[in-house]
Amino acid sequence: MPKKKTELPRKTGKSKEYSFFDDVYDVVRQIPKGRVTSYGAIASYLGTKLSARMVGWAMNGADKVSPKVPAQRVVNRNGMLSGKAHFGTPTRMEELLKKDGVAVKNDTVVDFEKKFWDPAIESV
DNA sequence: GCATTGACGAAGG
DNA sequence: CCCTTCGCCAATG
Repeated sequence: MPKKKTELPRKTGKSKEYSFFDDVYDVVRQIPKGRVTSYGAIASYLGTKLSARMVGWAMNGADKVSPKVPAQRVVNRNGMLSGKAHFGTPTRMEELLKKDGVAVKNDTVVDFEKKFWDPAIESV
C-alpha cells in the first residue's frame, strides 16, 4: 500500500511525477484476477473518496504507464463498464474481463457484488 | 486566467 | 424509486 501524499504533485511539474495517479495504478494492479472494484473504493482507500472522478481520470493514463494497469477491472459503483469506450475498441474491456473469468452482460459485470474487491479489506 | 468537462458518487427532489 | 444536482480535483480549451 502506497503512502498517501497530502500533496498532489502535478506531473506537469519539474522533477517528480509521483502523484495520486501512481497510487491508483498500484492499487489497481493489486486487484486479483477474476475480481473487480470500483473507482469509489479506490478513491476511498486512498483517502480521496470525495474525488472518485480523479481515479477515473488517473486511469486515463493507465495505458501509458509502465506495466499497463488492468483498468478493465475497475468499473463504476454500478458495475457498469463505464470506461469501455476508452479501450480503443468497444469490446476490448469485455474481452479482458472475460479472460479474467468475469462475466459481462450488457456492459455490466455479472455478480458484481460477489466479484467486488475492496483494497482496504483484502489488500494485504 | 476563467470556464467547461470528465472512466464517479452521494444526496436531494 | 427514478431523475436531477452538487461536489471534488485536475486537465484542457
